[in-house]
Amino acid sequence: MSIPANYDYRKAEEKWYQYWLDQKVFESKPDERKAYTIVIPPPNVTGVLHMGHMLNNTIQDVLIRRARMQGYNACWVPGTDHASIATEAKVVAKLREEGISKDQLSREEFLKHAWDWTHKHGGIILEQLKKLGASCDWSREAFTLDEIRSESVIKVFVDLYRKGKIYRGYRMVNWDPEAKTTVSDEEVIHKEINGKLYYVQYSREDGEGYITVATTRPETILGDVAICVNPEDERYRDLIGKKVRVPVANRSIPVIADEYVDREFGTGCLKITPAHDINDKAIGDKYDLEIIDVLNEDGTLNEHGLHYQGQDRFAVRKAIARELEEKGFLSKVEDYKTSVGTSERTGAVIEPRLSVQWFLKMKELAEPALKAVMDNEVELIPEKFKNTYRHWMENVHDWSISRQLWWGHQIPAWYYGEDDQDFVVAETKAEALELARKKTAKADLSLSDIKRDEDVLDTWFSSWLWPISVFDGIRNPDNQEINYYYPTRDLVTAPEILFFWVARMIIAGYEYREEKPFSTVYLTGIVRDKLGRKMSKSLGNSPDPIGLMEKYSTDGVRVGMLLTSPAGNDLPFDEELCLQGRNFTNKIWNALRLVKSWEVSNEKPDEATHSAMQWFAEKKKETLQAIEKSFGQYRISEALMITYKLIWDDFCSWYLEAVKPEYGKPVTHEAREQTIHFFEDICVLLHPFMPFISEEIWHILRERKEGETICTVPWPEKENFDETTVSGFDQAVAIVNGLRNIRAGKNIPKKAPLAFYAPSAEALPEQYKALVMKLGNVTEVLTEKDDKPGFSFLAGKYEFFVPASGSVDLQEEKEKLQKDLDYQRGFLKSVDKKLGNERFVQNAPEQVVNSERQKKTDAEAKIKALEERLLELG
RNA sequence: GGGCGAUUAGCUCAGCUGGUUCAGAGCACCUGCCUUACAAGCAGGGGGUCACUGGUUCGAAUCCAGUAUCGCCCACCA
Repeated sequence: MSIPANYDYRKAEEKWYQYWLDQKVFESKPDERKAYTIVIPPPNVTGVLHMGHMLNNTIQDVLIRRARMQGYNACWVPGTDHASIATEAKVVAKLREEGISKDQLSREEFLKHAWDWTHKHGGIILEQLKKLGASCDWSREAFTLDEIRSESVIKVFVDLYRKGKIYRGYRMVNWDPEAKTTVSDEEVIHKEINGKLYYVQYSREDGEGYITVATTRPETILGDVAICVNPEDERYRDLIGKKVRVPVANRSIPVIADEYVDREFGTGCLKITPAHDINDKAIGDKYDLEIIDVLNEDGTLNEHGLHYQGQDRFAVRKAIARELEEKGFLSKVEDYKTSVGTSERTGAVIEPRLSVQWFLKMKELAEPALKAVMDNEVELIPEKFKNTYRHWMENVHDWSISRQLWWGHQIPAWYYGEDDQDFVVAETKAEALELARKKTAKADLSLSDIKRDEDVLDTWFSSWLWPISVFDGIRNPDNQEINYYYPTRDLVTAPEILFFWVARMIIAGYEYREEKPFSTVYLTGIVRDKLGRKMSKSLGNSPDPIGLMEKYSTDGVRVGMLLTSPAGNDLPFDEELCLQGRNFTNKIWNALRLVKSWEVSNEKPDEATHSAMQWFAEKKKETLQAIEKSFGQYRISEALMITYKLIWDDFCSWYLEAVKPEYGKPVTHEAREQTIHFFEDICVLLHPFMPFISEEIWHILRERKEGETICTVPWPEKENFDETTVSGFDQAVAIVNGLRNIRAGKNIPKKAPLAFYAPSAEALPEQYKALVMKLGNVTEVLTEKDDKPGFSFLAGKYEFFVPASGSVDLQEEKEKLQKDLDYQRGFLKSVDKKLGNERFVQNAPEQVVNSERQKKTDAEAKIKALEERLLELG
């Protein structure tokens, strides 16, 4: 059978993915087998595949494909996230392009646009995952905003509210002026920036001059309500209780004293702006100060901003500094490094802002989730993240869960009166009405008197339920699916969302299932470019994953992604890696071409072939043990590398070379059958990493029935292997390499026959004698060493000898022998030194001492042999 | 400011609870080869005071302390 010279991966990938879908290979239903479940970290519904997804989903696919072959009922659940703030921002931007402002639209109109957008762009990323070979059960696709998930979220909100875990509070929150919503503490990214420290003078009303205050945000002067000094501070003691005037605003404010103020920092005077700083708010509350909020929700100044009203806060910062300077209130300006919070989603500088929001009490909820990770009930890989996790969970803050957006799950709080405390929490409006009637004792309340809370919930408030809600385990906690598939096995995600998502899923798991959501969390690294920069759209340094797959084949890219990515380490991505992956597919393909080109005879295999077959059978078992060990530790790139070497080095370079007949000659039937078996076994081991080429080759190797697939071929069981067979082959390899070196060094052509002398029977295992002769192209193994000049080489612990034909320059050979001799003598000396050390002999374990003694004997024997050789050569 | 982790070949990383002259892998690099599966390949080769300084020990890449550099997480100093 003739095989095309090149592997047509495009065709194969399309063909096999469709085949797998047709055969429903990835679909899972509860049965008597054990479940192995992975839920996908749902990508943003309108997102596109990036390199991070490639890495993360390749790893999940490797794990789930292997599990499927191991006989588990493997189920990988796909889905998408509505990504409240990100998607809403995209829709707003798109509408703006069309000249529509969000403010002009009603909630219903806006949501219609958002759903249109979702239907148009949603699911692109899932199609891309199919191209990657992801073996998800597509019949289970879930969306965080679909009916089941939405009802689950509402149910959980109501439940937590009734348990007293959710409350409504007037608090300082992080305000994103661009998205015009609050965001949680975790969504604020602190960045160090070069700012300025402005020294502003406030004039004393008693006419005694000025008091100077340092601030980084002069625009907030307009919201100042007091100046605060440390009560112990001599410099300002006489000022306490006096009044000063706020520059520009020209208001009168008091000077108060509190220990919070650091005397060493700035001038030792702190201006108090309770509306715009959390510490100032605390002090304001303590002394019952007024609150002056100077900002609008979009970050411009409001009526308290006086003549700056309507201008953006940063423009005002500059303008007000100028005005202060002109009026002589600015004593100096210093460069100052400060840290500002920015929005994770929009990048806008976060403004602390007072507002009414919904919060979830976290402290108690976090306890079982903390314990689970500390006890390794949920295992984090790599383990170092346990520390970070603990630190966060021990200092967890209440979770601000309301967002001033429309795209998301609307909060099920219903207002029935004028006061904003007149509300009830209920799953439906009808239920709310009933509750409100009871609460108010007003039987005439009607549906039209009830208004739902405008806000939606934080996106993570739906994704934290994901491992449960994908199986409808919130609405129907006792259904067959959730009982069968939960808890899931592995969660593969990025460390960046350890708190956003992973920690909260663990919390939800214990709260709603009284059980962990998954056993293992595999944290991937960040995909970076060669310069170490994070790959991002804005930098334009991210290759297009689809383009890469077109260029290097999907299997090639998967291998490229996996080759250098131990868990938790960043992955410096380089296309070279994909090239290595593609070269590997080519290597395998060519091995297939060789095997399929063989003609068959009915003779018995020769001895070399026979021993190679015996060896490879054992080698495979040995390698499988190593692969299992690596998988057991989730060292996936290591498992791949071991497989890679088994195929390239052991199978192609040694096994096939040993079995390969001379050109034009047939191979024996038995050898061909055995080789095909080996090849099939290799395909099985390779399949989790390279699903497409392994399936393609597996089908070419033998006729398969319709419906058969490598996806469900049983993964081999671990077996003991015969160590003598393996170590004997290693010795044979050492001899062949020694012979090849001599050929290369002495310019003896590869095809020229060669004889060599083996010093003893152990030096050349009988089993492999024929194999060494074949691969070394040896005509004769001498048993008698003649005294003709020649060359020696070392294989294992034995010295071999190749007689030279004709006259040769022995100088080089002598030098080499001398070098060997020096080395052995040095080695002996170090061993002697150790053995001569009484404390070593006394303290070291006997085993170690004995091995040193053995080394001494070996070294002495080698030295003797080398000395003899040198003597012979004169 | 607090915490965590890292530092081994040009690059990415292995090296478990100290013990072979222990320093290893893949890629990259260099030198030969267009040898009838594969130049996307084959055969060979070079390359590291294991960040630095001390300590513990018969023995340290490995354990301890300190220093330096880098990274990550947390944090309300104007």
